[in-house]
Amino acid sequence: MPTKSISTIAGTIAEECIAVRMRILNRAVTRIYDDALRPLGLRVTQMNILVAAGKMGIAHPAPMCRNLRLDGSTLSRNVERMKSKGWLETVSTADGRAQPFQLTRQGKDLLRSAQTPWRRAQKRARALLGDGFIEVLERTVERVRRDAEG
Amino acid sequence: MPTKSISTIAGTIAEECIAVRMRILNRAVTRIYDDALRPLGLRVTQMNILVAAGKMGIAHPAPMCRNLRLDGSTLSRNVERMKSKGWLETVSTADGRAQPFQLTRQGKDLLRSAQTPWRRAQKRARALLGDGFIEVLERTVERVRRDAEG
DNA sequence: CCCTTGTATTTGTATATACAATATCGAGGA
DNA sequence: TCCTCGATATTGTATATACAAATACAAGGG
Repeated sequence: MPTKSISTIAGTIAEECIAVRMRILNRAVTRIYDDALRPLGLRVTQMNILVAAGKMGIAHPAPMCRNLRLDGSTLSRNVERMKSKGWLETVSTADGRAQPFQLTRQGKDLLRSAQTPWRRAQKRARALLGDGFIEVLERTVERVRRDAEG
Repeated sequence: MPTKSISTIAGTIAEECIAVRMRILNRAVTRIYDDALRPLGLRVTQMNILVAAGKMGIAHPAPMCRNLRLDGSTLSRNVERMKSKGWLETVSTADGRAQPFQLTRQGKDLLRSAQTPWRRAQKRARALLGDGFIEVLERTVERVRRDAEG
């Protein structure tokens, strides 16, 4: 007979695991935003790319990935889908390695119309998670971003 | 000229959006656990299913989905993959709608050997996120689970 | 000028995830 | 008994995600 039973091991992990909890909240929050944005045919992931690009003007994949802790191949495919929907377009550049992109007119209009559903989702998320969580979340992301640089 | 420029709108959302932040942390945390478990050919999602099943003895998909806020179709496919790897097996039952499952011997062994890498991942995650975050995270998941019932 | 090395991006492959639609079955009523 | 209703699970389809490998290119050293 082993020292600990399977149900004891499982119980410990279930009670303490940080990843399970992160992922439960992530699914719950993602659902809130996707629901709110669905009438626009837009998902929260895609909205985030619109936002990042809109803030930068001309967006370069590599720094955006570092900032969002997102794999390059993931961004590549997301941008591909968004280009085919007419929301993003490639920008010509001197450096042949780079593939910078920017919002199209249609992409800008979409981002504008996303404001209202986004605000609704923010309210619902805040109500679900509580103010305390939101506050710590912000500080923690700062921290993780600093960690990424160092 | 519209009231707000695109870069202003994008800036506001980028600074305030709860979902972007949740998702950044989720990716970072998932990566930590997947890295730690990779030598076992196991992912954190799959470990969570092993854990949930190991705790329950005989696992029923529907309550597990409610508990984890996971779509039924997602669990169905994850379980399918894990059955084909020999970690899970179907349990026979009277109710023809149900498809309860349990850990195989191999699944139990795998869960046992996951303990050590899991603990390493826990340490790294705690170091990355900070104790304050972990504490609030736990309370918040309790809260979300209560919300799911009501 | 060529070669090597490092960076940026894309492709191949696999998993995770969800919504909509379907299939299956149990339970209760007429 | 049969029929509808509700619950459970699976399938069809699309997106999101990452690792590994390949590709494309720039920059610097002989």
